Amino acid sequence: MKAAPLPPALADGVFPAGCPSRTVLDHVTSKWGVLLLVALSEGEQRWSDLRRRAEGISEKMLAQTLKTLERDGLVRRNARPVIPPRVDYSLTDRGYELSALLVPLVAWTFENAGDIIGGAEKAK
Amino acid sequence: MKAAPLPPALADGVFPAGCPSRTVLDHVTSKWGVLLLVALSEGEQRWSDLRRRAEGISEKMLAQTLKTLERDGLVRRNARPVIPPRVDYSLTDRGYELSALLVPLVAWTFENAGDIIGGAEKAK
DNA sequence: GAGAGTACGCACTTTTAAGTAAGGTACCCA
DNA sequence: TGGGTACCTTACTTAAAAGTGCGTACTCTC
Repeated sequence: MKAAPLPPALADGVFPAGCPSRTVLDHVTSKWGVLLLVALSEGEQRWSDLRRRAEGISEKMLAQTLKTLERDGLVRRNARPVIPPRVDYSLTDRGYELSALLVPLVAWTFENAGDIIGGAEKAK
Repeated sequence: MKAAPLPPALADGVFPAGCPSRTVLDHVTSKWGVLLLVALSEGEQRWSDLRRRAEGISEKMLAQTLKTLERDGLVRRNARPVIPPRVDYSLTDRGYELSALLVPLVAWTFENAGDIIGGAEKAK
């Protein structure tokens, strides 16, 4: 079995240390970051929806993660001046690009997690 | 722009809390996990190669991360009884599957990181 | 014979992410 | 008057991730 193709940017196979991509990768692959991005891939959703879908998230982490993703230009926040408050979150174009890559990853994880954790399976 | 397709497993849009996939996702999306898996997607490599390629990793984290990935059946360890010691690491079949999903993600991050971090760009 | 390379394990400390708990607003309903 | 809802913020604490430094056993080079 041979190698998957690496992009030209890292063709030398070295992942530079100071590089901004490290930061972005940390934001994106954070515990709740992945889940929220994938959840939002289905379309605009409000605070309380996200809270339900990312089961177990605290309000603090929800706010914090959303804020980070918004700063990174991946998530758009739309607060409407109505009572009771209503805030809709959605992905930006860039966020959609990202989520398209994250969804298969999360799906794969879902499908293989049982084997991986429970499994006394051989690595052949 | 409409939603990316979500797999049947999470069609309800809820990511259950106790689920083993959370654990696997944490392993895989850990700071060094991603980098090592992508590095190994190019084929078998030894300890010192990986140390070089995942720039900035400490020996402790290299050992620890590799051990976790090995336990998860994603990485295969091949220690040869020679002097000086030589240990080769490679991906299992399952690991290859995963890396095929991670490579585009990392590539995307590389290409967009500059805009995201440096950028005063609008989220349109 | 002094020093460097190889692939670690172990103990300790620091840093960071995440969790917990509480409060705040501005309304609406009973 | 007193909840209840929706969307947060702040302060404090804990748990997990990551970093630091040292030791090992052997061998090959200078």
